[in-house]
Amino acid sequence: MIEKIHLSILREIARGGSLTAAAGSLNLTQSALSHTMKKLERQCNINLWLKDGRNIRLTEAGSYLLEQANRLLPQFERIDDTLRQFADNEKGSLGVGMECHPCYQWLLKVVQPFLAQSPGVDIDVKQRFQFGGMAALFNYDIDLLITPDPINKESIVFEPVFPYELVLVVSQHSKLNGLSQITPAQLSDQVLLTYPVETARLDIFQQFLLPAQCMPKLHKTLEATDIILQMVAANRGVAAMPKWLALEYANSLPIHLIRLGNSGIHKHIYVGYRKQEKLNKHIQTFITLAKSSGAALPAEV
Amino acid sequence: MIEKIHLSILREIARGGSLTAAAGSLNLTQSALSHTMKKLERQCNINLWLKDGRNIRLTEAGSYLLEQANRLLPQFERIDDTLRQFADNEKGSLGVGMECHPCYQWLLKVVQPFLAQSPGVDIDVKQRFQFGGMAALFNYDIDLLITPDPINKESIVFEPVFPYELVLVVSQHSKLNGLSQITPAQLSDQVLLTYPVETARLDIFQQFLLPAQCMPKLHKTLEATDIILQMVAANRGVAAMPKWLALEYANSLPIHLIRLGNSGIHKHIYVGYRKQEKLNKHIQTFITLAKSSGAALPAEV
DNA sequence: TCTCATGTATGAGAATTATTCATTTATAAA
DNA sequence: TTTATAAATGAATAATTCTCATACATGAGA
Repeated sequence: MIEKIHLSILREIARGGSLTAAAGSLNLTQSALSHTMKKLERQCNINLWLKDGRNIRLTEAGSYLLEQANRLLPQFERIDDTLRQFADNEKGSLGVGMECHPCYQWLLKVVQPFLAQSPGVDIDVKQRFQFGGMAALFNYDIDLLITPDPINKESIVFEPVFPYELVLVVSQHSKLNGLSQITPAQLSDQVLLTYPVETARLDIFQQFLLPAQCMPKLHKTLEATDIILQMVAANRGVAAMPKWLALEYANSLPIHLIRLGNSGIHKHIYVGYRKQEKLNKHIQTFITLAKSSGAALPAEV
Repeated sequence: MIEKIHLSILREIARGGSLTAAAGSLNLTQSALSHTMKKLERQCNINLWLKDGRNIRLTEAGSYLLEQANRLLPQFERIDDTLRQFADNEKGSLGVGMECHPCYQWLLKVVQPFLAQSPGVDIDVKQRFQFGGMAALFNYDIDLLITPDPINKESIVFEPVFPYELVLVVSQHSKLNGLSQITPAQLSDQVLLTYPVETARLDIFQQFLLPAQCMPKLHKTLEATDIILQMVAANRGVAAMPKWLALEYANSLPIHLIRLGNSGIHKHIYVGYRKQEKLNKHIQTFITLAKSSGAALPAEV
């Protein structure tokens, strides 16, 4: 069976013109190469070269093998290089899972500096999970889970990345415009716009409406943050979202932000990862960037 | 440095799901594989897999290497196959050189059965040589030389392949039509058509005209046999060529064949090859086919 | 929670393979 | 011829790979 060494020897013979020269560049003796190749010739029952005077003339089989050597050996060399990159932690990929709809825009602010800082590392973002984000993390479908709702589990670590306040966004043409805070009952005649996830995962329901046993007049769901805010601006409904996110649009759209209840709903974004990967350089880099990203977000109008 | 064995082990792990299974299919022990891979991991300072319970979970570097294994190993297997074909003499190529213009049509009759008999062997025909056919044979530009004029040389063997008679071809409208033989002097008022090679290599000159110190009225050269014979048929000149070749056209063109001199000019086609390749199966196959091809040629009108 | 079964890691010694050294053979050049 | 250069080869040695025995880790089942 052909081995890498056979290809290497053949390539060096072609480069140097003789076995002796090849032996020099491979740091072996002429004898070693001769033995190695003769053994192959015996095993395969072929001649790779004929002696033409004191030179070597490749046979057809030999020329064929040389071609293959020139094709395959560079590939091995590339593999060695790439492996070195893995060793230096310059190479890799990070699967990021998102269980937090509005966080997408924030994620972009983290991904950008990450990619700049780690040129060899690719980031892949997943937003849909058959069995939920935790399962995806567990099954190695993703390496990081971004969520506002961490679940306490032995083998998964969650780190809070930044705090935010959930606020109500209304149109400046709404009768609610100008309010500084709001009660659940005041939403009873409003159309509530949310992302299309189960109510159980919407804090506006869990922490605000349901405890007060209130419901909005209508509940509509929309995929895109931009569209939700366009709808709000057009006074077609109200929406609850992170304050920092609403603030990003506050200058360009006629919207007004209102605190939910007396003291507001305060949450954290968490990043979760498998405990055993605590030392993974890419994961820690990501988390560091994520934490510092909070400072870059708009704080007030 | 990555070796083939590392790729093989990784591929078998992926196939069998465990080191132990891989060891089985590679006819080695689990211990051997573990040692081999650990050594690579130490050399490269990478982890290729992590133990996940009692299973193996490839790291990114490991997955990368597995991809490469699935890509490269089949190529090695193809090389092994091809080498086996070379060993079985099923694979190769034969460079055939031609120093005999009219032989081209005969060559086709040999090449066809050869290609059918040796499906893995390619034939390449060359007709122009910078330093002559012998030099080409010597320099391994070709493996076989087909010529009517063998040169006695130590390292080249020539074998006669079939005998032929050189005849004069004239138009049925020529005043020479009907003659059964001809003298050199009778060509003095004729236009002689030949292939464009030096007169020294034209037997009609060397063996017929020059010994009698005669010359044709005019000497014109043409590349193609078909055109020469069309010209002859139109009574625009006469030509000397192998009798068997002229006979191939005798039914379709108004031509007449005349013996040169009393007893005719008798020649042989020779096939030459390098002495050291006496045992080359393809060369011997070719020569056998060449010899038997003589029988298939037209003998008389 | 304690076996039992299964799978990987590892050290030491055995087995195998690769490499070198010393020669031989062949050939081109001086 | 002689000399120099290059490949092939046999025997001895060096290096490596592989196996054996065993430790370690984990999941399943009593």
